[in-house]
Amino acid sequence: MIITRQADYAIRCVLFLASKPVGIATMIGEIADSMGIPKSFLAKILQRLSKAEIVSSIRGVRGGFVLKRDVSDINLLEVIQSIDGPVAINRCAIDKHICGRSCNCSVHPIWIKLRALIQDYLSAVTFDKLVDTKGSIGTQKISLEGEIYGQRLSVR
Amino acid sequence: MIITRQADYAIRCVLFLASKPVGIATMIGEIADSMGIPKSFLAKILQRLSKAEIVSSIRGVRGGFVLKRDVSDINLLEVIQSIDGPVAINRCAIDKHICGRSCNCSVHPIWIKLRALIQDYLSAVTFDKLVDTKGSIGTQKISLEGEIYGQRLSVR
DNA sequence: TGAAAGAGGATATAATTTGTCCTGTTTATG
DNA sequence: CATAAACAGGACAAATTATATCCTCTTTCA
Repeated sequence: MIITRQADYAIRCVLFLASKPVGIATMIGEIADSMGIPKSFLAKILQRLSKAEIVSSIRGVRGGFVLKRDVSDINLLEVIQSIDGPVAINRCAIDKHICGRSCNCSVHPIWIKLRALIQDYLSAVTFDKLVDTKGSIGTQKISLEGEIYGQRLSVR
Repeated sequence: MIITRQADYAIRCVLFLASKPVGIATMIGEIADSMGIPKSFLAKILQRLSKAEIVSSIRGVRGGFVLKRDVSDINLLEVIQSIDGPVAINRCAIDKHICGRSCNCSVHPIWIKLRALIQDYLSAVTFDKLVDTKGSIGTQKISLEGEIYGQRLSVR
């Protein structure tokens, strides 16, 4: 599982904030209630999004969260990585030293390439491609995105 | 993490059996010792590989395991899936019902496509491309394989 | 018939993920 | 300036998953 539930929450959270008027801070409670995420769990997630400079936090009375950047400048990969750390296929794709056999393991290059493949795909999906498509799965916008890698990659 | 340690063991195990002369059964103990895998854990893994018809088991005295098919007819995806079940990016990519929001979730198609991408990549890697490359990471054979998806996917 | 070898269920251990709680800090506002 | 609202962050608890072990059963060769 590449994407944990935490990362999934984070993505929905960014999506939710993206739907709010610019400049208006939204409180944790409101996001949590709307998206069905445990409030104190979401607080942790927002802390990480904040450290990754994806959202800005406003403390004190009338505080909350806002997106720190334009939706077109936030992509799925960074949101996921801000929560889960490096996206990985397996341990040795991140750190060679974990697997002592890496240096003479013929499978290792496969993991490296697959990882790059996934990262490229996810980093190409910016949030402007995700907002405003409610109820319309498989819009041209998204389909186009999928075609980066050609027809073979269509959904089976 | 797409690939668990179990699946990693399974891959090495297939690789090990591929290096053995055809028709000679290898005992669990020998594989386990050679590859540094706990013996009784490996037994479970081999059971699954056997159910997936990737290896054949021979019971009784002088029993053991042999590959059931030619290495060119075994690919990474099926070995991984025989152990870990369906390769997944997240839960909703496997089962829509897990995530109630799927039907109006704009991210869902992304997971579906990424999953297909990964499956296509892994199923294209057959074991004939993995054997006989010891100590030569990045042979032309493997590099070629990676180029299915073009230059952008080179290792970063 | 006995020993070698895999089959498979039950159970234990460890790691990770998910979630909660509590105290501290910041800040608008009366 | 006091207070209440809101986030920050550490510690901890619960649940889930992954890893590993053990024991008994069945198969099969010699």
